[in-house]
Amino acid sequence: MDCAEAIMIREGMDALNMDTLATNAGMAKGTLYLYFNSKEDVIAHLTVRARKTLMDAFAKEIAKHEDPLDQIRAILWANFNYYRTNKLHHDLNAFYDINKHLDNTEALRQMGMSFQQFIVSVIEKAKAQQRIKSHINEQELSFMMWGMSFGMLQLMETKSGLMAMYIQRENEVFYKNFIDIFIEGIKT
Amino acid sequence: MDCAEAIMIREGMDALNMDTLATNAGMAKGTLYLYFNSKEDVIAHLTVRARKTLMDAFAKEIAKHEDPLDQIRAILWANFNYYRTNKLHHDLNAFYDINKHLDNTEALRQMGMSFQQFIVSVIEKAKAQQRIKSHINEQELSFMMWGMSFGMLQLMETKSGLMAMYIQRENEVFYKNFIDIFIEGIKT
Amino acid sequence: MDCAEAIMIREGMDALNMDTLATNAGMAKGTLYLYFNSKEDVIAHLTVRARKTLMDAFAKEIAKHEDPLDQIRAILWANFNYYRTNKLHHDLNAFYDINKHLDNTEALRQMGMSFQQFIVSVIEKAKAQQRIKSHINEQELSFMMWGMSFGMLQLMETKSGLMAMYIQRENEVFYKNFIDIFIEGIKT
Amino acid sequence: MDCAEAIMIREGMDALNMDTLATNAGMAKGTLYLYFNSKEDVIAHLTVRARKTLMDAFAKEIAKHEDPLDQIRAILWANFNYYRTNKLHHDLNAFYDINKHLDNTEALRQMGMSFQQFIVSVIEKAKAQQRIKSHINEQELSFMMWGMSFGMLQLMETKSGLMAMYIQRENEVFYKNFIDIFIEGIKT
DNA sequence: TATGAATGAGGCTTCATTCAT
DNA sequence: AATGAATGAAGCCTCATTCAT
Repeated sequence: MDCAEAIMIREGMDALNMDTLATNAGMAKGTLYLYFNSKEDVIAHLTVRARKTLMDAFAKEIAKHEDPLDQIRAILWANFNYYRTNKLHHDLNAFYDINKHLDNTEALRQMGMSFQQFIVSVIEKAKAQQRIKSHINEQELSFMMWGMSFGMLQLMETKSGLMAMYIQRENEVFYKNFIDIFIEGIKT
Repeated sequence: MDCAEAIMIREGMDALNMDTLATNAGMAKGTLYLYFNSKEDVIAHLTVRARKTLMDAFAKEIAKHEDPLDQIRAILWANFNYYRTNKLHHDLNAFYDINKHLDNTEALRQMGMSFQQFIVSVIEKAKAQQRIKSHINEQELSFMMWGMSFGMLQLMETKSGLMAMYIQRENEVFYKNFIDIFIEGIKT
Repeated sequence: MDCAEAIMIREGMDALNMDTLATNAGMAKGTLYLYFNSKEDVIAHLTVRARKTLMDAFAKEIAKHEDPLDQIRAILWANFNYYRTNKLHHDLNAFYDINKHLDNTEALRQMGMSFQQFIVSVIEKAKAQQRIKSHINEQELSFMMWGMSFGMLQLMETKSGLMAMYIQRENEVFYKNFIDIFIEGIKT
Repeated sequence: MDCAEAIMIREGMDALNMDTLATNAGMAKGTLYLYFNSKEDVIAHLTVRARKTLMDAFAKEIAKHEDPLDQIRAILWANFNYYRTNKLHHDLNAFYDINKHLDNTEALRQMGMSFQQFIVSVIEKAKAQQRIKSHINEQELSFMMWGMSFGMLQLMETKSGLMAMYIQRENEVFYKNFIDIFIEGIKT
């Protein structure tokens, strides 16, 4: 799996093929199939790992703050920083599901649920402390954070050229402004 | 191009291949290459068309409203409705750029700029009428709308299963709540 | 035909295709087939023309000299210079026949015979004046000149890289030495 | 490779294609690509083999003679005989480099250099024994032998029809006369 | 005489997966 | 538990030639 990641980071997500992987992993192609059922399976495992790493990053960032609004900010920033330092992982998280032919493995589903519960717990605390509007549903907000944030990162990745024509600021400032608007939108 | 779209809608974006396309279009494979330089070229044309359609939808929705904040809402709703009725177009708009090996053709760049200018003009009006916070940069906000909205739609598409476990409401309500939060975040 | 030549010179012998040719010639592809039966036919015509040009060059060079040995030298030099200034023509002359699937048209056969007779006449004069060994057959020698010379030029073209590793002199000097050895071999 | 040669011999150099090759070799098309990177690669390997065979032929012929001039004759004859019995190999040796789009692989370069050194060593001996003119450069002469000889063989191949109209003798006699003239030109 | 859209066979290459050893 | 040779379907693209107008 480390090899698979290395290849993807080095040459792009699509560059991964079983030949290269076997060669780089120092094993025969057939051996690969003893550990993974298919190429899809490799990517699924990679994705699970990427999500774990992301969740760890979330947890670590949240622990640094007491205020639940700050924790929400921290989650969004964690997503940004994670994207910055682990573009591949971000891509795996963002695009894995897009490929419709990839089955959602049980492990992935589990991870998804953990994520959800994790973020929801933060939001619940914020609601309990009346820091965010009471009518907001915490499950929904959790998904929204996920969606918006990934959307923003994806935008920065795919439209960077176009954006550069209009916006001189750093991506970091741009993302900060997004967070501000979001927080402004939910806070009491 | 209609055939290409039909195939993509029927069998998924990746199912498009030149053989099938030719067969479905009732022409020889070689003939295809009289009109398109490559498969990439087909997709690029499809994408341009999808963007045009989307922009028309924007314009139509906006025309229905006078208040600039309502117009901003309308743009976000237009995106949602467009996604609902033209999932393929939405995918083309959202994912075309992701494939790094696809060159951004001049036509596509032009369309991107038109979009940007179009939405910016709406935001400018909102700012001029002091409906949104004065410190918000209109170029940035335009991109944010784009990014957030696509992120939300993508979320609904890829995480629909997971979301259904937690949220009973319709996607439409969910999206409405997203818009509300966004508007809340930017309005004066 | 001028167009065909231009394309070949610009982009190499193999780059010629009927599409490009038609476009460059400012006519429709179908029209091309009114004047030429096939692509082969185009090349055959081109080759005939190339041979004519070469023979003219021979005649011009020979006319500058009185001594038949000098005239033989002149023919060999004409071949060299022709190659230098009309590499495409040289290639056409040298390689046309190689492609087994190209029929030898009557026109081409005629040209070949003219060549032969032309050079033989020079050799006959040399023999008559006892400048070359009496046992040499003039028909044979004519063919030999043709073969050797083309072989040398081909060598210079295809092995230039390898030759440069061993020989510092100019191609011109190299070719001169070849001529000297040849003349040395035939003269009385 | 034997299959590839067989096809080329049977149907001409250009008839080789990967489909036919695979079928004839009794393997799947994909399997071919385990052993060769591309069609080009197949031809390159074939060419290397052809050169090896030719060099062996040279060595064998030379060994039969003591006198360096006889050895030079022997090399030229070896080339002739090789052409007679291995027309395909000869073509590969002669024409491989002509296809400009074929990269000169390292192996081919090595073979080219071996050839050169091999023949040069014979010429050096001839010079040392003062059997050929002292002013002749051995590197140059080696290339000349190569060029002339291939030119002559090519002539016999492509102009056989035309030659038959003028020369009644056997190709063998014709080639012998060429050798005589060449030797006459270089010997002391 | 001219057009040019349409053809379709032909050709190269990739790669996930299998299976006998 | 490991190997790695073999597979073959799948995919993209080219281009000489034809033919209805």
